[in-house]
Amino acid sequence: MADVITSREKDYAQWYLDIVQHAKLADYSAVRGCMVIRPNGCALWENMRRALDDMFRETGHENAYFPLFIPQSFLAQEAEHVEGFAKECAVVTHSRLMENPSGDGLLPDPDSKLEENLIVRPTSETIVWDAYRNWIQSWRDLPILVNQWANVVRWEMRTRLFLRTMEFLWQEGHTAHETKEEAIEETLRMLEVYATFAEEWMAMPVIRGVKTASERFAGAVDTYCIEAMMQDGKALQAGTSHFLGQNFAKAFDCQFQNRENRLEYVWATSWGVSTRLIGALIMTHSDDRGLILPPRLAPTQVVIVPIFRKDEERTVVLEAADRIQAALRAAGVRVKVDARETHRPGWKFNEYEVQGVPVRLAIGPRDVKNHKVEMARRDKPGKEIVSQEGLPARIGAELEDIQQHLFDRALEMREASTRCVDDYEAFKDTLDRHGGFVWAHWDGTPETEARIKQETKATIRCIPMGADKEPGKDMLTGNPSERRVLFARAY
RNA sequence: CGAGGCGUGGCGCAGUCCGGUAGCGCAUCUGCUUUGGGAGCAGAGGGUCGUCGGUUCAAAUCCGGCCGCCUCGACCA
Repeated sequence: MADVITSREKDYAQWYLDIVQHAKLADYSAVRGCMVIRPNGCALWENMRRALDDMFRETGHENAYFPLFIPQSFLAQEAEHVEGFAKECAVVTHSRLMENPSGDGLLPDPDSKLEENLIVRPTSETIVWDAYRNWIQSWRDLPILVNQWANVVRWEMRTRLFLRTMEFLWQEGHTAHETKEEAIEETLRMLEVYATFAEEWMAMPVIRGVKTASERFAGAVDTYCIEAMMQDGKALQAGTSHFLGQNFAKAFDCQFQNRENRLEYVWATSWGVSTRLIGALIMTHSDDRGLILPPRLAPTQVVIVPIFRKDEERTVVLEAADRIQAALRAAGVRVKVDARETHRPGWKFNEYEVQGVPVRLAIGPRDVKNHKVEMARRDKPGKEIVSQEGLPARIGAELEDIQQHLFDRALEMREASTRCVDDYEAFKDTLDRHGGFVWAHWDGTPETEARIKQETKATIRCIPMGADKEPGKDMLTGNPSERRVLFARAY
């Protein structure tokens, strides 16, 4: 074995980094905290993007593009927003470089200092709402349902490939509405889109909920989220949808004439998911051998590895491989034949396991003669000899089964790591011994929340949606609580 | 910003404690045998040891400064 992936048991964080690098998803770059997304990672992101983009379209959204640069003064216009993002902004101050007069290298030319600094967008609410002011006059101009695919920069102290990088790719939806009700409806609709995507495409079960005030997006009235559990029992926020109220409309003076002929501020939402989802995908499904991809998102769903020695074998084997590939492709399967003679079959088997290809077919002279093919599933050990007859239907069924199996397995893992606790000592003990999700009562105050976070490192991931109220007592203060909330240590 | 670690052929590392002029694996090249789970054997090429300075007959190794990156923590999607 050439490259060995650290086992999860030995060092989970290292395992994660090994997967990212050995599966050739991403690499470190010359810039601290920024990553190179390699073709494997990019193909995965493109598949996610395609699926999400279709869902956005189906719910009536259009894509647009706003500038990378935002005037510094824009950020200051919404008080909470600036508070949240000012500490992590990349700032552009000059437009030119010159040779350093006192040595080698370059310097920003002092004469090129910008009249107003520009910040590299950490998120686009401000520049979007500055534009919306010009787009919206009357209730007839609403709603505006816009999404953009973009990169953003947040100057993070500490980074981790895909989970937290200084620059990341994401989509951000920004919508404008006539009424509060409509905006809230949109916020929840998009949360549901994210949840559906996570569960049906990523095979990653999520909990839908609303954030507490302290975890809320800077400038939002309410932040809804989907929370997933990783294999190490830590929570990962996988997507957020914000009801922004009229905060940004007020900050950017965006009013419209309503149906009663009165001026009113526009109601807003924003929502986003990022390349962080790739990190979530890895930590939900993969194993000690490498990446495991759900078939619906896998760039390559089936790889065919031909096996031969002699020239005459090569001819018949490759012919059979190509024929199978054509049949699968006609059935809509993303399939490739790896006929490279620079690598041997065993090498390829390992390579595709590390890269997470859901199904591998191997075909040699023996199989050609018997009209069979050897099939191996990435999500299960072992392999099976199957007939070439009816192969496309069989593979289609296997891919669906893998997708379902991954979801079931992830859900089972999550349920096994989810506990109800009523007593604070038991709460701490549960977190230390098992991690995972803990349902517990909270009195609703930021003080209690902060104290629990400080003492246990656990945060309230969300107040769940759709769960029945269950009166109880806060585990710390004993004050009354309406329902249990979801606690976990998080990424 | 705090704590730790690392910087040595393209990649991954040993050598540093105890100073003596650089080694291993992978990759590359050549030849033969191989090809159904990361091929084997034989041979070959490739490094001013992050950087600047100091000690010494002699520094990858000891001392000091600087730079960079990674991991863990505080902050965060």
